Amino acid sequence: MASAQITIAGTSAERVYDDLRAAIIGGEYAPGERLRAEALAARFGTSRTPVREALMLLEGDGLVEIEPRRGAVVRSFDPADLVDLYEVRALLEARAAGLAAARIAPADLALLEATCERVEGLTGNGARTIDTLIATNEDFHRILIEAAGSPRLSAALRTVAGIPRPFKTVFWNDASARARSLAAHREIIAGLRAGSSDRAESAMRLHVLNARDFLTEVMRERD
Amino acid sequence: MASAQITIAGTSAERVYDDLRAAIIGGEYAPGERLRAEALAARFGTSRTPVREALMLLEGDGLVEIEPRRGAVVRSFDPADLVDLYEVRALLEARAAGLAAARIAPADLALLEATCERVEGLTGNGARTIDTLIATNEDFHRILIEAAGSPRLSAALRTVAGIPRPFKTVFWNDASARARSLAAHREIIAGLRAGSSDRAESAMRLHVLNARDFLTEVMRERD
DNA sequence: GCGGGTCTTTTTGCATGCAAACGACCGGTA
DNA sequence: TACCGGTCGTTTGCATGCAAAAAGACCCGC
Repeated sequence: MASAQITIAGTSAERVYDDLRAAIIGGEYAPGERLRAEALAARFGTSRTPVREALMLLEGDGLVEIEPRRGAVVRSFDPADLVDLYEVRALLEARAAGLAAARIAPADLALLEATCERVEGLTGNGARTIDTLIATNEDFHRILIEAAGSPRLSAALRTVAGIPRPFKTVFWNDASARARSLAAHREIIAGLRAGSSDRAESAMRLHVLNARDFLTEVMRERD
Repeated sequence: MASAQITIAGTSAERVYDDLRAAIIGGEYAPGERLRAEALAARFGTSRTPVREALMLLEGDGLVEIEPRRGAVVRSFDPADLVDLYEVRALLEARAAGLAAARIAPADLALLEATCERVEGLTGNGARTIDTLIATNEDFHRILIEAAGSPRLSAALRTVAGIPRPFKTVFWNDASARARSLAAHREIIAGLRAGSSDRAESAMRLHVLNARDFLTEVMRERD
């Protein structure tokens, strides 16, 4: 069964890493915004040293860009990069689903089903609902990735894990996107339960590529 | 055309990162060996701060393990982990080859061919020859990955990039493995030149999975 | 009003001091 | 002998000082 979390927040740098990562993904810092070490240190009640370390880790996650002697900025996601990101994610998560189909524990399968039921219970459009939808969706993907049992795949996925919240918000605000996402999750679960790697893999690939297309479409309309 | 190197070694931490990475991959530090910050700082003529940063980056690359308050050790590669690593690499590099087939520049194609010719010219079994073989092989894969034109794919591959030198040495000491590797590279190049994504992708997957099987076999014999 | 150059301010990157945690060692006890 | 608790040296992790570089403010000439 997949464990809930790996890090027990041992060092201060890890805590800053987790919190800052959440803040960036949560949209608290806008893409392109400068991240000054001193200000972050004050915010997190620590000094610049752990902040620097957290920023370097976030650079590895593709959430922050660091230029020597010029500091760190929140990474901007242009359409081409988002497409690139989602295609790599499709590749890796599809594999994860395929691996998981062969070995997932019943307990994890139940957890995945629980996420679907939680999503079904959410019908509103309030900020609180969107928050829960985003969190539950992340639960689904995290549980599945861990169920794949491939540490290297998990590590590779960390490089394409996070995109800023505004992108997710438009997605989860769209009723049809929401419905299709739920259906896709159910399809993936069906593949997993049947032990069919092909089916789980294909369903996941389709699911992620649909998200890619949705975002592409949204960004095209914005121009 | 793919550029030779990304980093211009701006900060001290990056220099330590590059050099220490090379030292670990080069087998200078044995798996399981402890990496004390002070000693490394002395070696690289700097202080512990940039060393710490480099170690955290190397942890992201899967070359080093850091336990809070207990320090860093060179990561050990057990058979299961090597298989995991190579399978993720197969997935990612196969995709890279497929992407490259559709867009590689003639200049890069020429560079790839040049690596094959260099390998063909090497017939001995001396340490110097092995060094060149390893370096040339890495050139081939690096050029191809950059030719794929997917920054996110490159980033993901960094998490499965390095394995310690001893593993590579046994591979390149084996004449038949060497010959098959060269043939595989030529096959991949043929796919690229034909603009056939399928062919390049399949050839690359086969190539990487063959390496996986070779190493698996070697390790099985050792027990 | 605008561009170029200089000076000030801010911010980064590195070195180092220091407290706390870890582990090795050692003596005592069952 | 095997095991347990205390002590000490070592090493980590964080805070901070400082030099150097970048960003920004300012002024001047045009």
